[in-house]
Amino acid sequence: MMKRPLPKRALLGTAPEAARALLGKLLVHESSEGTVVGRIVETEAYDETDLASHSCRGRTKRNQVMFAQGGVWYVYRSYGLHWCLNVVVGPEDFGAAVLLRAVEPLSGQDLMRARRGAIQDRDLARGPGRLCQAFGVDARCYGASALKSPLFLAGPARSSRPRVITTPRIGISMAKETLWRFCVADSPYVSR
DNA sequence: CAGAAGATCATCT
DNA sequence: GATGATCTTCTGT
Repeated sequence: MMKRPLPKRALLGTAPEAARALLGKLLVHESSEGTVVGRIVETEAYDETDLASHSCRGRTKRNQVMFAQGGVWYVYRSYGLHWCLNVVVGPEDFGAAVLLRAVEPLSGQDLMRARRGAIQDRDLARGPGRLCQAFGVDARCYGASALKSPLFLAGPARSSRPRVITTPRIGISMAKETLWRFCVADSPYVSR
């Protein structure tokens, strides 16, 4: 499969811009266990103006990498059990990131299944916690480059311009009508 | 220092 | 639709 590196400029805009731009792109992890590839079909935008973002109250030990310039991974543990994978976006000192919520498995399904259990392709990486399990993502990825490291983003083999659906956040941010979730329309691999 | 909440998921009814 | 697993971070005293 042909893989173009993702241009860094795709990660230097706002979180909603980056979240939309990442749909249809590839997530690749090359590890000693093998290589897995997926097409990103669902993302979520966060930044420090958003009360639901980890960066909304300044830097902490956990979120410090969110304040780096776009292009590195922010990994955190969710509910004490799952890992969640984010791409840091935007300029340095502005805490913003895009959560990768679901990918369509393209390659390495056997390895994903070995990590996830014997389940159908649709469920291998549908949801942020499952995605990390299928891709072997954990705290070791924290702060690593999202463009040049074993875990990286790439352009699709064939230019794709997926139809995108955006969902406003319910609750707090709805007042300012922030766009929140982005997914590829009609993909059976979105988390819901 | 105690307590609550949380960018989730699998399992059960 | 409800519940429990499990742990880091933040808040209040």
